[in-house]
Amino acid sequence: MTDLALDLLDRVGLPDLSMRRLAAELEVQPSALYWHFASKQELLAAVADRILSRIPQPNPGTDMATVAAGIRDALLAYRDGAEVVMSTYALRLGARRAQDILQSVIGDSASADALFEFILGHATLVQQRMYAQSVGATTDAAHDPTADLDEVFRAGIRAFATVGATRDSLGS
Amino acid sequence: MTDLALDLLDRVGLPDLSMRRLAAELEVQPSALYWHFASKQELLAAVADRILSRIPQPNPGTDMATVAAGIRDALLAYRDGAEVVMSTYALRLGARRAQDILQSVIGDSASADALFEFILGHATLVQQRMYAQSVGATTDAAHDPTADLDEVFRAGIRAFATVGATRDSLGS
DNA sequence: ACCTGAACACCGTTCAAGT
DNA sequence: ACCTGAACACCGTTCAAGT
Repeated sequence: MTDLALDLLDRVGLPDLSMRRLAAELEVQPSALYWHFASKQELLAAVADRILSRIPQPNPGTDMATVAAGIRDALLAYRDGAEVVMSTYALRLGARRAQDILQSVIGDSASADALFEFILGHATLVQQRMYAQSVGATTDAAHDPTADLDEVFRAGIRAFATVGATRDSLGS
Repeated sequence: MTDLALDLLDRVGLPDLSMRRLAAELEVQPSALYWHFASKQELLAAVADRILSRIPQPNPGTDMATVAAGIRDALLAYRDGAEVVMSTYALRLGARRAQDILQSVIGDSASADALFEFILGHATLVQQRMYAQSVGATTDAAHDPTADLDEVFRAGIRAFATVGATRDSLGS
């Protein structure tokens, strides 16, 4: 049932992922969902866990940039995935998989959290922009999004690479 | 009218800031709002601009950490302010005040954008956690939020300080 | 144990019609 | 120019009642 919810999220996006629509997909009354989940928020927390489970387990020696990209890619793998994870991360529901992995590759726990917040913010904006593009609600239609988006991500990673202690790959 | 919307946002939060409620506050029918704004999104963009206008103009010589803290404080000044700014930033509506100021203090534009995304992500999480706290929807009730929150913010700023080129204040 | 039916208190948005 | 009235197509959640 969380599988179908994740599937529906990917197809219609978070704004259209309603309890009523999910119920219709399951050919069940909306109220039936409340036997399985106490609230929509709890349902979304289960979906967030599924999304985070896609983060690859790094073998020892993997550098920070690769780990960070793995987390970002997991968030981007499903439509509006970053926003779902963000809202449940805020409520401290859901798995702490991403933070634990980041902390294992960065020493400091505050820095690991900060890096996760950057990845989360970045991925959320990327996905919201994808939606804006699809409905044509953007100011400059002449501008392509995904072009310099990755450059911004890499600039953020470059910044956090300096606190990574263990290995460095910073020129300039 | 955007003033009242900002006021209402601060009082009830984004989830309860509805067009109908705003209309009631103005003692007007909901449909009346659509003469002034084409959609709720457009109304929120106007609110976001008001929020961003609170960012202090830095005099030349102000270091990056101070500028970043000024932006964060502007986002935190009104309830759910960060989320409102985030959603309009994604749609490329609203002012680019924050990014412009950051770019003037950091050289690189990609790094400035990355830093803004970190601040936005961080501030959004902080505010969502405040709400979670207020309704008691958090997992560990024994844990105080705002304590190590600022430490995470400072860890992020420390990372970006290294790309700031102009001036540095990094020990460790 | 799991689901239905019906209700409660809401949403954003449109559009003819009024002043 | 600015607003009302009424409607359309939705929401999340609760709760007695059914099987």
